[in-house]
Amino acid sequence: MKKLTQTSEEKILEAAKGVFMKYGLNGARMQDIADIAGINKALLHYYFRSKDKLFDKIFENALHKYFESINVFTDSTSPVKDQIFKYVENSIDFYAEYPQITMFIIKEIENSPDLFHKKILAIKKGKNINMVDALEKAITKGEIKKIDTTMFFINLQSLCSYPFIAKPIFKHSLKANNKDYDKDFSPEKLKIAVKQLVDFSLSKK
Amino acid sequence: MKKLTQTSEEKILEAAKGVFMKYGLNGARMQDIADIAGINKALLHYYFRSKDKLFDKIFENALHKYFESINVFTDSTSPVKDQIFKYVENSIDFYAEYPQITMFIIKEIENSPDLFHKKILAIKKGKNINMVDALEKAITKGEIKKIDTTMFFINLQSLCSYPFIAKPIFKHSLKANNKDYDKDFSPEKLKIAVKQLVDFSLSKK
DNA sequence: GTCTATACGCAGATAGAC
DNA sequence: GTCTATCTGCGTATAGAC
Repeated sequence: MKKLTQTSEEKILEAAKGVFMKYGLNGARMQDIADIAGINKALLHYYFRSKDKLFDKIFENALHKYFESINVFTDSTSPVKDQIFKYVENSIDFYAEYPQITMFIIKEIENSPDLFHKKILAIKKGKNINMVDALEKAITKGEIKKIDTTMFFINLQSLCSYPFIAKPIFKHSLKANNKDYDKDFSPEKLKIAVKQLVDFSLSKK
Repeated sequence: MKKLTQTSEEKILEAAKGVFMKYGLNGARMQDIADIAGINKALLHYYFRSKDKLFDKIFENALHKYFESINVFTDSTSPVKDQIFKYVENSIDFYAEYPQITMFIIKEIENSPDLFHKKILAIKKGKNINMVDALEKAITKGEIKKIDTTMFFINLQSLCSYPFIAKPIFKHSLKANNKDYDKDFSPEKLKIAVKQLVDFSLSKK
């Protein structure tokens, strides 16, 4: 899948993605990115002008992918539970590739909530129908149990996102039980477990 | 509850806790801590020598509190489900006070896993019995459903910890539905929701 | 103990040769 | 486009007066 000859720009983007994902905006070092890309520090600035601009590029790419993957509430004919299942699968796949994206977003929102809001709008272009709306419609129709949609949304997000963020913690604390995170945990197992909880939460008795 | 006259050292610790919790180790600025504490930057170094040392103090205090609060698997006579309920309540209370602790721990582990491991051992002093062990014992006794204990542990942790980490995200995305995180979410509501999921996950059929 | 002034180093950014 | 050398600013840390 990976091209044999990458341009410097591509090498930088790939390296930057890795370093930013690992250390965050503040923790990342331009020197590290340059080293991994196998080019000079000055070249980073030649292509992207500043650290912030480079970060933005990575970030925007990731957000595009993300909103693409969770845009699953469009078909109003299929059962909402199936749509949620799809949402679970897609977002877990996404988080497996971008484990740090959540932390990025949090930092971005804290730095400048208005700017972030604008970015999101530009990416979504109004095409996304969101989960809470879809759930409330389904409740009105009597399709699912009458639940607290906000709480459901928060819990679902927690289940899908946190295991990737907190991998180091889990690795560490599972070791005390002679368990191995990489062996005992997999995105596929997580999908099954989460879908089971979703099913319990939405199904009418 | 707060003392009327705090020593400079106490003022620094309180300010540092806030700033570190908000910005993390890298993002935090000694100047900010000094400003909030209402003292001079040089005093920080007078009392704590370096930024890292100051951070360690805050961190260790928090970890002590944490392990104290989740040390609930000691009484082997009470049902494990009740112990888990207690665990849920205590850790949610803790995360409400230290929303950033999880990110701290992740960074610490990544920086130096061995050092972190030593710190933890010193704090726990072996007195903690952990959740996974307690669960597996309960399964053997036939007290609860036969579950994947690792997955259960990860999911429970996700549900309790993530809502506090991701507060900015939830605030932002709930606004699209004219919902207000601070109104719709509360630690108490979370406790109830999580305990319900625990009950479902552990109860035999 | 607390301050002001200053040293020092690191990391981001630029100049300029090739 | 790519490099080496250099500048600059910021943030931690120290010296030294009071």
